[in-house]
Amino acid sequence: MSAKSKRKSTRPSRGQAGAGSRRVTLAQVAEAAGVSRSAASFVMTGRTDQRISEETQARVRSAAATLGYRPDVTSQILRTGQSGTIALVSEFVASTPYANRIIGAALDQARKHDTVMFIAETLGEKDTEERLLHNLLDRRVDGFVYASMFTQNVTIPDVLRGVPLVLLNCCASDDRVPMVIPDEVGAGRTAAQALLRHGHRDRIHYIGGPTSDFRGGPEWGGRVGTAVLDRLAGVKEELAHANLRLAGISETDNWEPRNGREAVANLLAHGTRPTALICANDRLAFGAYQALAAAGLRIPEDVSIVSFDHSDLAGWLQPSLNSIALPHEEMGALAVDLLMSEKPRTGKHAIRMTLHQGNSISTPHPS
Amino acid sequence: MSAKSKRKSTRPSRGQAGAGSRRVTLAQVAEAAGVSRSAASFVMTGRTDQRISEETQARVRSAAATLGYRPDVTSQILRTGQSGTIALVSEFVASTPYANRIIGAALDQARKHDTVMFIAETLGEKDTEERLLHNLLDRRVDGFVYASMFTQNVTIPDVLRGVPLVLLNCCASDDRVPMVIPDEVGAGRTAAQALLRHGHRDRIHYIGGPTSDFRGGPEWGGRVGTAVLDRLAGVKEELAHANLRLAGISETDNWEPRNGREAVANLLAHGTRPTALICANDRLAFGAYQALAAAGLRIPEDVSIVSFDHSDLAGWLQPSLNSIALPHEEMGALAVDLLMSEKPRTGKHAIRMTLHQGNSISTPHPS
DNA sequence: GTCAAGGGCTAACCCGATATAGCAGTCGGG
DNA sequence: CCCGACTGCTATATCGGGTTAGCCCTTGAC
Repeated sequence: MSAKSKRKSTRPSRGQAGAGSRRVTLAQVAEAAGVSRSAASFVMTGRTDQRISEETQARVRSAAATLGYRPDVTSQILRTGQSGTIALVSEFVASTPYANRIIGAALDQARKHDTVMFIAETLGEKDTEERLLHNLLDRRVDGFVYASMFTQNVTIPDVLRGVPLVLLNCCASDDRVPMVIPDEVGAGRTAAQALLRHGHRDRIHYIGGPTSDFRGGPEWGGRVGTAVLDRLAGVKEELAHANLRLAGISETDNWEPRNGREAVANLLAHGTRPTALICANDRLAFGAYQALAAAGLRIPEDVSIVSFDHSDLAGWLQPSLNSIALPHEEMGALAVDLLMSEKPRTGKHAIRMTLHQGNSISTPHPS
Repeated sequence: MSAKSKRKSTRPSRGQAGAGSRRVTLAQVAEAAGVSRSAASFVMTGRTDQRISEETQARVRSAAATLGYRPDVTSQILRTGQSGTIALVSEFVASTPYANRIIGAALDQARKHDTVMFIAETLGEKDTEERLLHNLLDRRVDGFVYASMFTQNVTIPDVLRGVPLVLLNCCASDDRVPMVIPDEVGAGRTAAQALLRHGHRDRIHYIGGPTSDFRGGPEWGGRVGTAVLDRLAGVKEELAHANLRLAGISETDNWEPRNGREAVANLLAHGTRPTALICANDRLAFGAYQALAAAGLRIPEDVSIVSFDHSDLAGWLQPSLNSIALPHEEMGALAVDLLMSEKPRTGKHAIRMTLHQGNSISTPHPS
């Protein structure tokens, strides 16, 4: 009853209890219907170029139904070279709670295309990645979604040359590959707009730099994310458009609540009193909430906050946080669609990030 | 370059660019080494019962290496009936951020067993589930981990009869199936102990009943969770052991921050002043933090809090939350181990839930 | 009555591996 | 000198389907 059986001791299981036993084969269906295997195959695959009488077709189909016939996908793959299987390969998308709604949407979309999806995690290790990719190719996977936890530039592994491929939440220099990425610049503009609309002008602070590249901590392999730069660039653009600029940028090593807390506490300790904060993600915003509460400042009356990600956290906070959604579901679904699409739709597909209303923004009350 | 090709128009791809092309076959290796396919196969599979001279073995291996031979897993499966593949099937584990660290651990463990793992999500729909299971069986999956988002009783689908199976975070009446579940009763006792140790006695409140069955909202298919009952039962047991009992239980429809907030606000509004709260999960505890802050009460000086799950949230809160971990990683890994284990280890495997220290508990200050 | 066209099917091969039976050659013993 | 045992390998069947070539039979036209 174990899933593992040493290959050595395994004889092609016959009648043995287990996942592979007691399957009805096409030959049995053919025999029951009194036709040849070929005829049965024609009927089951619905080949129209082969002439089988309606009556025979009915006999075969009924035999298949009564016997509970299900074709063995393995042998179909062997013959056709097509597995009806795709794979989603990432470093941490499935195993961490940050971007994993991607998974649900991708699985769902794959199902709509009548395809099964493998999910593999490389943990950011190049050799693990190569082993996994090889293994999947050995199983005749039809195509790959190559996904990343956070938006970044990647190098496409050599093994994937010539294989149908879509990049998800990451970019490569090769423009013939379809890529799905969030429109971070647009999101930055949206964030700035939301504050400008309420009359915030020159005391808007940004939390969550750094202005230069963001490197993930050791757990993310120390790689460089691009979302950081783009969010900030969008904010600056929109402000510049109104002849304004950020009052300041608080660079943080990481994007956890602790970092937001410390950054805001620091601002306040130095006598800086922003009217609004733009936080690079909801966790930083959470930290900002904590620091402001500790200082006796109210949100949004004293300080307005807008943030990015629209994770569950945004709805948990009080007041609820205005946050610009990272459209993970949409991205996952589109990536699979692109992979299954007949005509290649190469290049970058930027997904719009939309602002989810909360109660963390109001007009500034000059103190 | 698309992953989808209509079967009708597909001829067995030869030399065509794509995932299945240009593979080196065993026959080519055999020819290059000047031996028969059989001999090459014996060498590659390392069969010791067949006699092949060291010299020939070396020739075959070197030929395989130079040609970059990789066995076609599909045909191996067809012949051996063993796919080296398992599947983790759940309703929402992979696609929601609550229990998905299970996935990472399971994938990791599968990899250690040199096995690839399919992940499938049924969204709680019985017909979707059946389609998925059939599809996976058609691919000769060696075994299944049948997992659930939250601990509950399930009925094992008929399709899985006779197939290697492990239940993860759920229980069935059939005792011949290995089941991995968290020790919720023990966790309840641990929670109570933590408070008793600090001298809390008769003003301990529990947030997050109900005392009867917990039914998930529509998004969880309205099914009954058992964790609820067990956590509470453990708490009561431990208190009873010290001749104490809960001062009260606040039943909540759901386990979100809002529910915790309202429950605690309600308590306080009615003049009830607990010295300690036991919250059924971290999100409820978060709500409790908010309600207590709004009432000007401090944690832990005025009210101590202990909770369950030890999600990231516990570390984000200030003061950090004492929370009893739901050992998702451990559970995912053990489930895969049990599935791959040679000798069946049937029945329930309760995983200990351990308290992670925070700063949310102190000795009660009588007011 | 003969032949071509087409309808309705079957035989045989193929995908790429594993598994089993058996065949040449060598060596040692009687 | 013959036989058996052993070594080292090959030929062939097999897994479960898909695909191609071609066979037989009927029909209709000439």
